[in-house]
Amino acid sequence: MPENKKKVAEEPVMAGNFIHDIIEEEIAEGGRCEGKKVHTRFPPEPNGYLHIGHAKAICIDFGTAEKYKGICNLRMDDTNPTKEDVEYVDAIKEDIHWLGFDWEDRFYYASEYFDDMYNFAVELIKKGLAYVCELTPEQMRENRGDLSTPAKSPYRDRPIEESLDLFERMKNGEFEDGKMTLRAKIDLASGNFNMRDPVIYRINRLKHHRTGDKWCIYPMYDFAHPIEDAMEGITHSLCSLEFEDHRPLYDWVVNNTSVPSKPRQIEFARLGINNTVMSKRKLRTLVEQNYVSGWDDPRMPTLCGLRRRGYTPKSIRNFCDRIGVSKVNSIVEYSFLEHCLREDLNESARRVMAVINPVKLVITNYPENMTEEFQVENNPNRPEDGDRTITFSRECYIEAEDFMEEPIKGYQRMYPGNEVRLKSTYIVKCTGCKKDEDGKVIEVYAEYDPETRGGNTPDGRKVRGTIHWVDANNCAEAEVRLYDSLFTVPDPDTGDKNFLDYLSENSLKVINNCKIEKSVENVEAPMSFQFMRLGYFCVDNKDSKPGHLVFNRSVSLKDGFKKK
RNA sequence: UGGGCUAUAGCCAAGCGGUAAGGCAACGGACUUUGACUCCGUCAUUUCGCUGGUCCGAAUCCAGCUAGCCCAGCCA
Repeated sequence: MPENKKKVAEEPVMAGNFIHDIIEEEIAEGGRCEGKKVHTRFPPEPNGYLHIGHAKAICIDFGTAEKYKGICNLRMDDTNPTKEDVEYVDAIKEDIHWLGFDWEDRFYYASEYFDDMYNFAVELIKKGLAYVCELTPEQMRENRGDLSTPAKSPYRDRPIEESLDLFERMKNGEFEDGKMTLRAKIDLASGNFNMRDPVIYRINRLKHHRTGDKWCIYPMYDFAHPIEDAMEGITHSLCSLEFEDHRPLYDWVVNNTSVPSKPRQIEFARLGINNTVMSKRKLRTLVEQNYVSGWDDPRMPTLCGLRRRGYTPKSIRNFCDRIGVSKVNSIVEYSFLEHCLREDLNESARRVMAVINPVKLVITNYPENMTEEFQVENNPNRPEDGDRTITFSRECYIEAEDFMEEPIKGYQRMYPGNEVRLKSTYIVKCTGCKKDEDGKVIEVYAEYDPETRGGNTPDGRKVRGTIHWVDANNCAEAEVRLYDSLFTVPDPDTGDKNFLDYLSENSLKVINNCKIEKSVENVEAPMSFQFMRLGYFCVDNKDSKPGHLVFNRSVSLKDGFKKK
């Protein structure tokens, strides 16, 4: 019995990274963290489903808090009602809980702070740091300047009283959508466009999924986010790299309003994985144009898709912890994710025999009406998972690929004259096959050696090949869905072509009439198995039911057979 | 062209002035009743994007280049 000492990390603990270095420095200096806990937040906008890239952020946000015995909030960043919807809120919560993280009672909406934000905006106006602007969006663009020309803003010297009055009337709905904005007065000549008097409030008459029609003005992200963080006492506001340019503005808001705390924004690189796309827009396209069956299609990198594919929370967490956190734009290989899944499932998944591409094997010297029972272990890695009973009789199914009339070099499975072990039962010697008029093998013949019951060889002879099989007289049928990469190239985002041009024709193969051990005929999702010698498969959480089993291949087993 | 950021192996990634961790992938081999797992080994030394400099000593410090990513939404 091989010893499988290597274990999957039970409680993923984040490795150190540059963010933790910063936090530890702060703790050592007794600054930001003095007297309070590290407090982070995960702030998704409820306008779509979470994907593996969000999982990285979630692991960083919750994981960092956990590492320093702090806390992490969940906050819906719902400052723009044009794109947001309640339907996503529950899905987001479900995915985060599924990953195993908990925000306890700290679930918030950015919209809860709309009153505060309004008051802080008034404060800025009173300080002469914000003004009402009447430029149209087009004019705003024309006046923004360019890389070497400063912006122009004809309304920036509007008297404070006037802005105060206008802003209040904006709030009261006296102006039509888009007619006016509130702008922060910062620096029209800044090389950082975010500082060229950014808009911090716009008029938008839309029903908000939380506040209804109470507001017709909504704060912009750059103004709202630092306030949200500060209101919640967030110490470290972790976000992705594209917000680096926004940090000066974030700090400006924190420093120029009387918010109750001063959070610090730190940016890290978002996750890229090859052979897939990660942007919400592209994922939406795949769904809406029916290239996939939905957000939870097992080929999607969404968390609901990965879940349906059979990915476990532990595998995703381990993956996120191992890829590290840095500021380098990087694309992680998909094989790394697969490795993390195999590692987890190798420990936990029960073994079962299934034949995906069956061909009948007849044991010609086995009595016609006899059936034998064998006890087989559920998981060699976990004796505590016990045994199950399988049956064996004269006819069974084996994988068509496990027979070759004329074997290739190194082939150690079934071929005329060769002995193989039918896993857990007997050594059989292949005697030939029957073919149809097209030359396709329709039956394979073999003779068993009664002395080898259990698959043992009392005489000590070596039998190299061991193949899986299913009793033809006692098995269940199943539909099996084999998945492959959605795209044919590692980076479908690159090049002049549209990412859709790289869609693979072979990303889904549905195989019916697969034969599987009777023992699984009543399984229900979520449940994963190792189909011995084939891979890890899970029960499809939507389409599988007793009587019509559907399995998704989560990931294949590594194949060490060097052909040729 | 202005601003911001980044550069260590095929892919991630440690490294923080004392002589290049680890993981994935790959490739050998051992073991094997899963060609899996596990185990052992190989895999950056004219080397840390390039070129100079400082230093007894540089991936680490300095200077100058080069390449890539992000920014001109009333999106987040």
